[in-house]
Amino acid sequence: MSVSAKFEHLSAEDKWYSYWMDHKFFKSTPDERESYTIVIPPPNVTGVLHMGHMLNNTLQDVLIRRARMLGYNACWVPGTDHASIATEAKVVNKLKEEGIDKFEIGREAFLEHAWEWTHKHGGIIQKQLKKLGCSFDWDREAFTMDEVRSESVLKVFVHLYEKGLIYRGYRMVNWDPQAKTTLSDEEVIHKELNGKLYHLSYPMVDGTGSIQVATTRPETILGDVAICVNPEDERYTHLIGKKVIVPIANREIPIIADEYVDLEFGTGCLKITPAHDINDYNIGKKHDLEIIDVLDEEGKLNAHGLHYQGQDRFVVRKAIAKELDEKGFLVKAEDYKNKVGTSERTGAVIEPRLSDQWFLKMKDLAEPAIKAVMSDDAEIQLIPEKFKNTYRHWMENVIDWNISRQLWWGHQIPAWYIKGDRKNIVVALNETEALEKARAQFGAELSADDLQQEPDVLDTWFSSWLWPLSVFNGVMEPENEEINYYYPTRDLITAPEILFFWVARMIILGYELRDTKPFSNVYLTGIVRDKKGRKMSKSLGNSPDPLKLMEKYSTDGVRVGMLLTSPAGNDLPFDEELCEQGRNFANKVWNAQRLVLNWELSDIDPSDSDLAAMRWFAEKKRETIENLETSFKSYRISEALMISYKWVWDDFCNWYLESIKPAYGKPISRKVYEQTLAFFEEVTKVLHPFMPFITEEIWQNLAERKEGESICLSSWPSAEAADTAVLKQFDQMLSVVNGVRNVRASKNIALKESLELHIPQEEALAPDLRGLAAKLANLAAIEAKSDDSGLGFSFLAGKYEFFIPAGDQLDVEAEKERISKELKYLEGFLISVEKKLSNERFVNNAPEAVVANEQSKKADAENKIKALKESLSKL
RNA sequence: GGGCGCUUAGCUCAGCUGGUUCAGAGCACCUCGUUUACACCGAGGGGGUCGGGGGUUCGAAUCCCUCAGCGCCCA
Repeated sequence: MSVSAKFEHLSAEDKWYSYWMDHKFFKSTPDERESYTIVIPPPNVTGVLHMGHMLNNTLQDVLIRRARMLGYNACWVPGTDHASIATEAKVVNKLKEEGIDKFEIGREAFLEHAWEWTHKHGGIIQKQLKKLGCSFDWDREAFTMDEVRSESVLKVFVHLYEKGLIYRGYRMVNWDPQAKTTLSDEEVIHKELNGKLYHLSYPMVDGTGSIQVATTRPETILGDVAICVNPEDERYTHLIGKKVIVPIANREIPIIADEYVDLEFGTGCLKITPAHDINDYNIGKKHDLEIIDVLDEEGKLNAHGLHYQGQDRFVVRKAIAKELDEKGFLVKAEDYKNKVGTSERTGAVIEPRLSDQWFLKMKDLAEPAIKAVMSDDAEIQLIPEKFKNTYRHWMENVIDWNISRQLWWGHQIPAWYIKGDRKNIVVALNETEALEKARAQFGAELSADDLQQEPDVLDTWFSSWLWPLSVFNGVMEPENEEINYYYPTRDLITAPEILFFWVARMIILGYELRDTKPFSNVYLTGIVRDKKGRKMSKSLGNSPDPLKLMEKYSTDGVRVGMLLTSPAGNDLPFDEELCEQGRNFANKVWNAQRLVLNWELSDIDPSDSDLAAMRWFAEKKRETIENLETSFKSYRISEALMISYKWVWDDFCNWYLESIKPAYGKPISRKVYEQTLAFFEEVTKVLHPFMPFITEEIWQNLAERKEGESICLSSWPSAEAADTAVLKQFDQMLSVVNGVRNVRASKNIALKESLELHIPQEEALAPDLRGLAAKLANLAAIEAKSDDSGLGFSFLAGKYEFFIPAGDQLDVEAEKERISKELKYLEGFLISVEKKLSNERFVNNAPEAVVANEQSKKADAENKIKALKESLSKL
């Protein structure tokens, strides 16, 4: 069979992905086999594939493909989420460019635009995931805003509301003035920014001077309602209870005392602005102070801002500082670094803001989820384990979850206000049910017109947290066949950044709704970074285009590249060289195939060398499969890849194929050929989860395959114990070969020139491996001769001294020097071993095996020294 | 400020409960090699006193203390 010289990856990738799709190899339906389920962390529906997705989905594909080969009913569910804030922001921007204002066109029309956007930009990432070779069951694709998922979200909301876990609250929340919505604490990124600390002077009402206050936000003085000092602060105790005048606002406010105030910070006097700071809010509540909110939802000053009304907070900050300075209230302004919360999505500086929001009580819900991960017999494993601490810390200090967002794109909260009164609420799955409930509760005369639905939507994570349940319709129909079969899922592969956003909450909801974990293992990937250690991001423009990478290096090459250096939880400093390495590996495997498939066959019997090589490789395969088993079991995927890589490149290509390779122009024994094809097939299977395309292509080439057959459906090589004696003997042979090659390299003896080898005793090199050694090292003869008297080179392999007669070619002086050097090292080594053995405490305290080992080390060293001395004396 | 973690070859990382295989792997590097599957290759080689210091022990990359540097999470 002739195979093209290069693997044409572009055409092969299209060809095989279509073949897999046409035959629905990845489709899963419940049957008698054990299920192995993975649900995708749903990417943004309008998003495009980035390097993080590449890593994440490659890992999932490796696990699911292997599971499929291991005989599980493997099911990998694809899907996307609606990414409320991100998508809405994009649609708002697009409309703005067209001169359309969101609020002018209204909710309904806006949602039409949003859906249009979703349909236009959706579907891209799915195509890209196909390019990556992902073996999803595409018939199961789900979207957080499709019918089943939407209904499920509302049902969960109603369920939790009826349990009394959801409540409305007037609270201080993180307000994004740009997106005009609240954010959860997790969506706020704290950044250190350069600002100024303004020292302001507030005159005393009674004219007895003034008091100094330090603030980073002078524009909020218009919302000041008190000055607070520490009751222990002797500088100010005499002022407590007196009043001061707020500059510019000219309002009188009291001086109060509270131990919250830090004596060391600033002047020790804190201005209290309850509407704009969470701590101030708490102090205000405690001291029953008024609340003056000076900002509007866009971060501009409102009527309380007096002549600054309508201006942006940052503009006002500068302007008011100037005014304060001019009027003599500004004492000084010093440079100051402080941490400021910014929006993960829009980057805007977050404004603490009091508003009506919906909250979910988390404390009790978290309990089973803590146990599931932290207890000794934990049901859920985090990989790597180091994330357990982080998880526990968050879960034990969990605060109520603000689940409402002042947006339109998402699931509108299924709560209705009666006659516009925000105190009278019904919560129901739909308006009809809501009306029924309203009539029962608030009077039969009510009509649909009296009901007004809460305009806010739910946080996107409120739909993602039921993802493992909702993709199998397990919320609406908790006893359906699929949810019972596929749930709990097996592995979840995701980024540590969303451990709380998503992972913890899925665990919480799993126990709440089904009293069952949503998954058994959580594999937390690293973050893909550039060479400089920066996270790859669109804004930095430091991310390569994944599709271009796949085009250049082949999908298989890139997949291997991604996995080569990404142990769980460790960041991946991405370098294109990794993809190059992946591509080189693919090329190596491809060429091995060309070598094998181009051999001429003959019915001759296998040689002894062939038999020895075949015997060895069979055992090597067993050993490798066993090692892979261990690595996969502990989710050390990079390690599994490296084991496979070395097995294929070193053991299969460099040793096995070179061992059985017929001399140029000679045919190969049919029996050896057939065995080699069988080995090659195992090679393709082991590599298949990592490199699905090239392995399919080669697997199809290795034998006549019928339509509908695929390596995807083949079974993973079974794990059997390897015969270690065979492996050991072969290793000894390899080190002899290496020894000879070393002598050749250092003495400049060409490979073409055949050599003689003398072995010290029979067991130094197994007789049935001598033919192979001769082939691999180009030896004319191998003889057992212990008392060699001629001149030659010697080398150590294992614990034996081997000898290559060289006659007059030998550079006696150089050889003397080499041997002396080695002798010196060994004598030093022997002394250290003897020292150990003469140490009574060592002999008495160390385990017997350790002592015995030292003794055998001693004997070996003595033997070697003896052999070297003999060689030396001959020179 | 509170919590967690990391520091092993030029780079990225393995090294589980201290003792055969304990100083390793891949890449990079150096030397040699091309009519003979693959130069996206083959053969060979060099390279680290395991961040610094101290301690426990017969014995420490491994356990303890301490210092330094880095990272993450939370406030």
